[in-house]
Amino acid sequence: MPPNGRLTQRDIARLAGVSQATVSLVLNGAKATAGRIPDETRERVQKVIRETGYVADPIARRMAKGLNRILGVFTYEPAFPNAQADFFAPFLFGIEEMAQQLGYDLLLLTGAPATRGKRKIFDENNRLRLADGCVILGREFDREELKRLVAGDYPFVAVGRREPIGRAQVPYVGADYAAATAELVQRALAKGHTKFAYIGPKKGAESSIDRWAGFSRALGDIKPVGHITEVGGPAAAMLDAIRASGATVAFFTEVADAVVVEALARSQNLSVPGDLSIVALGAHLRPQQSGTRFTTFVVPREEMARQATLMLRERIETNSAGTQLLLACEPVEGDTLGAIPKETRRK
Amino acid sequence: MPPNGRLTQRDIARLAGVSQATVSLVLNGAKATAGRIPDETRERVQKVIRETGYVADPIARRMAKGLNRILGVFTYEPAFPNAQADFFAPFLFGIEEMAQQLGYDLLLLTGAPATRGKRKIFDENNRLRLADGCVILGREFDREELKRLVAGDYPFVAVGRREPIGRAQVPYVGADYAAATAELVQRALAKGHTKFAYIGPKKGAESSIDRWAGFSRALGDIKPVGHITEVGGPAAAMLDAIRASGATVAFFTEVADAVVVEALARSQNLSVPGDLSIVALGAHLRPQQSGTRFTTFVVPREEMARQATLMLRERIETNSAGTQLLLACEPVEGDTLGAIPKETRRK
DNA sequence: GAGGGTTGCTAATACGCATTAGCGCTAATA
DNA sequence: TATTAGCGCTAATGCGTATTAGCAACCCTC
Repeated sequence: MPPNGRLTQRDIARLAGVSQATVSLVLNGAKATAGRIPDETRERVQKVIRETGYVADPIARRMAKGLNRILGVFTYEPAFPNAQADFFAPFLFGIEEMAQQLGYDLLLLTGAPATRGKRKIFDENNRLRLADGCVILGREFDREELKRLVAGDYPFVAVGRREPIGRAQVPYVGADYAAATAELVQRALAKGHTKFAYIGPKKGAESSIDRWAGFSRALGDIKPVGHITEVGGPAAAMLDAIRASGATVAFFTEVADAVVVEALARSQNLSVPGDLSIVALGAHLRPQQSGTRFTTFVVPREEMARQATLMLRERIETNSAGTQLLLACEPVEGDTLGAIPKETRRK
Repeated sequence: MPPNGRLTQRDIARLAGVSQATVSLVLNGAKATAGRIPDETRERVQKVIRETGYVADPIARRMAKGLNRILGVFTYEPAFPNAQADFFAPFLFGIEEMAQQLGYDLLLLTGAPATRGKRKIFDENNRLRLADGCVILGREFDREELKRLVAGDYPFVAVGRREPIGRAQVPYVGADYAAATAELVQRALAKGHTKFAYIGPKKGAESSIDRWAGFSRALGDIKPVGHITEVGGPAAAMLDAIRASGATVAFFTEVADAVVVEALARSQNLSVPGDLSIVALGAHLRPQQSGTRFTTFVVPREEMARQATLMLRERIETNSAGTQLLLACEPVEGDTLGAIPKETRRK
């Protein structure tokens, strides 16, 4: 027994007057094939189990059988800090829901001490193996770790598209940022816009790459008039740059940026979308956080998480390799994409 | 070997020409006391480990050591849905942070499907015991379940003060609502208020009891002029009742109520705190959610969670009983508690 | 060159569970 | 009555590691 007097099957066996093996057999359902236990004995054992509240030690279980019906959740960033809460919560919710449905428990792999800010999957005692498999969350993945994961045989599924490692595909469930972004660009084009600004990186995380890809693909020959690659900068600088570029519509990869720029614009008596249209590429924050209903698209976070959990189950139980799945993002009409301003039209 | 041919210490031992025990000894640092391994052998073993990329199986490791290093987190209400997110997130964050620091993983026991509304700790297969111990969250606890928990020897710690069960104390880390509430009453008294309204229950959860206790204790002989025990009602009804009572200051146990009443008051051209002072007993929502900075106190949720986790660790590792800990709540000056209105003063 | 100490390693065991071979028993069959 | 067949259960084993007792060899010391 671990420090305290945790019950073991031996204890249950003694109390029920049977052997440890019998307890195990009773616990693991009716294997009609092997040693059959008559209902009377079975009931006697179960009574003791009920009275004592005994539960098999998951560690020992996994040790013996190799599986313990526990799914791990690894997050590169802490899962619950306020700043990230809005980001991770829907994923956790989706995972929790599906895990429950599938009869798995959830283990949050927090144990790994963060080295230099980022968490490591492979710490000296890789705790990953505590769970039968693992869902991995995070805006940006460590390529080296991903490489080791893909090379190994531990079942995992990433949430968010991931580039292949060499010729090896990474199992993931992602959101189709490219298509969703392209769709919003189409709508802007349809409203007559030709001067586009883009506020967000072209490179880096896959989600950044995809948004930019969708953006530039949909623009075709049109070149954006302005591009700010740094996000999270001061609102004034962003707004000035956008105005200076002559853009009539600004695409923000970060909703937070869109929020502050929109607020600043209004405070300067600029109308949105009268004088400037704003498009946010993916809704992160809750609608009520900002009074404005941005033109954007909804990232189906919960559904991504559910599908990822499902795929993980598949990998675990059938020892399959997993696939690559992109879910569509629903466009949101919003109030911030309008016709191009009159003075621009007059030109 | 877990599913396939993972390396074991035996493999390493064979490759290095030593015994499994030696490999284990090398891995677990230099215990000068026990069998000392000369540098030459040590190096030989470590070379093989480096070359093969061997990592000790954490399962077997925990198995041998007898500790799972898993902490359970049980929430009476679902943790992730948006409605509760603001309430639980700080707790979860605090727990996660401390768990990481202590080297524990987190098992989320959020999954148990609610039977008849409330979650049960002791469902038929109580998964609680999967973890070495458990932190319990929730506004209101089931007394029966608490009784069983206290009677048993399973290590747990509640977040939030809990009344003793009979003569048995419940281990908890709570917030000192009574003192914080009393402090705010003192401040109102200091500003000349004598007509108090209280919007919130006097009974029920410990947190309700404590707030009311602090409120009435600080008032001394003064009797509140108005008391609404139901929370979450329509704003108009609450505001009307408060005005009708002649109260100059209203204490709300629910910030949400304070928010809607304050908004309604302003829309009726009532000044807050010019015509009516408002005090919220505990900040739940994020500051930016409402434009108004309420006079209130901050419930140190994260710190409560951290301390609870710490106490739980203590209980688990030293087999101790746990204690009762109340943390102070920092008062927030805010803008909604002012001098009493002129017409009242004139009377 | 025998007694005692140290060094360097290993055999054995425990951890809690799942699983399998097989034992003792009764009832049916030859 | 001897033989078989099935039932109800248990002893034994393995999973991969940590840990401890202890063995063999070597070095001193007198």
